Amino acid sequence: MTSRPPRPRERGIPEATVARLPVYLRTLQALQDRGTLTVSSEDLASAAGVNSAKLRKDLSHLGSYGTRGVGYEVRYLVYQISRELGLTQDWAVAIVGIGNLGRALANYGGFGTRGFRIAALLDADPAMVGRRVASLDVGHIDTLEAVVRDKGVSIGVITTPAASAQAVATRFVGAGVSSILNFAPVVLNVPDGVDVRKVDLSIELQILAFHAQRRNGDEGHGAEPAGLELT
Amino acid sequence: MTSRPPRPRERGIPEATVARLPVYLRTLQALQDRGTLTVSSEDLASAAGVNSAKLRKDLSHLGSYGTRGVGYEVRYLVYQISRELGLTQDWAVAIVGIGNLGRALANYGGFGTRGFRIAALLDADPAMVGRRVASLDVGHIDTLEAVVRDKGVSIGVITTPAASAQAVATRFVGAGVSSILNFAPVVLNVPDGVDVRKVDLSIELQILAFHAQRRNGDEGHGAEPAGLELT
DNA sequence: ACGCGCTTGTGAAAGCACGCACAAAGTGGG
DNA sequence: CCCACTTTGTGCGTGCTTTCACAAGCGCGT
Repeated sequence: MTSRPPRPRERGIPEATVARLPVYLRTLQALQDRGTLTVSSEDLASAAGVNSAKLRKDLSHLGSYGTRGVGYEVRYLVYQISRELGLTQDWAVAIVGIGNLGRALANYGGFGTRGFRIAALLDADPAMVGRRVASLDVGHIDTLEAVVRDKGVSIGVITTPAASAQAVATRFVGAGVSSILNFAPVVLNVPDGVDVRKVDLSIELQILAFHAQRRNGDEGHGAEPAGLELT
Repeated sequence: MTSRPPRPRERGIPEATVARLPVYLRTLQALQDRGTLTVSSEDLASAAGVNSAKLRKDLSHLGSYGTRGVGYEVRYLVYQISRELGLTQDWAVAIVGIGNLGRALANYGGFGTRGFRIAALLDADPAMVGRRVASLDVGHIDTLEAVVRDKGVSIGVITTPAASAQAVATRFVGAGVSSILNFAPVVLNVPDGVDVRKVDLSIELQILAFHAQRRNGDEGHGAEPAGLELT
């Protein structure tokens, strides 16, 4: 166990790198499906939409898996990135809030692509509980703790209205879930050690609007309607 | 024009700040709904989940809208951030790909919260075209250019399968749309000047998995099954 | 009118992230 | 066997982000 001189992967991969690894992985899998055996950093970077130096530096954090003069072996790299991301094991996911978005996620095939398995769907609405969505019976939110325990849920997805999100997050944490993906438009308050990532459609649109406005010269509407100070 | 000593807002708000402004805005609106009139950077920062110094620096990029010793006037700040983000004008959004996710977005009320209006839904499937979703008739993808022109669409949302996303993006760009929100799991190739933001559920899960694995000591499953080298 | 307490706005320092450019290392042809 | 060519891995400079710490400013009570 301590006999490997090159020290494969350091503890401490930059966050920015971690965020790009899934993109590389997906790109590599597309290449693999097309039968490509090896790929240069230049080609992979261009397919993944990043700078080639950045890609090489990112990969160097996992160890030296390339061959100078040749490139990277696609198959091997897919394996290494998968392992680094923890996709070689199975992750049980529970979705709370089976509204439009929750149902869309439950039915979204791409979820299970690698290692993720939807283990439970929960909702607070009695009218929804018991219905069958994506081959699963919707359970009641009150069973959250039991479901987390029995199904070994380690990732919680919140697709409830904003008002209920914090309560659900707190219950998830209490039940031992320390990875949460939040689609509700609220800032979740969780203890240290719990990892929350948010996906917020409205925020993305607002960022787009900001840049669009800037591109359009910003003017439009004659720079604030002088007098509308709102004091 | 050169007579203002304090120079209100510089052209060039850091990207990191822009990404946080929507969060501040939402937090402020919640405070406003609760009847709060003024708020200190400390309180607002804590509600928004950021460091108070960061919040003050962010707001300082829009100008000096606070009062020392008191804090920020909620109502005024809401207005200033809205204006900066371009939410005082109306943005027409077109959604292409009316599958589970597209329908969920179309029905998602929070969309129209501020300035965003869903102007059109398009799909390639003849069986979907003509159906009524969220009070709109689904149009055929072939009418994209006409719809963009006639409805004044300036933001395109792509919720198609990965295979079709690039083609849709290209058509959006050709039709003059230069803000795209992409939910399909592919890297879009667009010319300079076009702003693409991506929302990728699968990537978020993978990032969560990475951190979860790291928390769990990484071990689990006895460090790679020795012999599964894949060379 | 004055001073005290509170809060903003911002220099300055530390930490990250990015991308260039190049040495090191491998391949293949002659 | 050697040389020319390709491609990786990385040292280094640059710019952006975050955080600290504090002076300047404002309101209130006396």
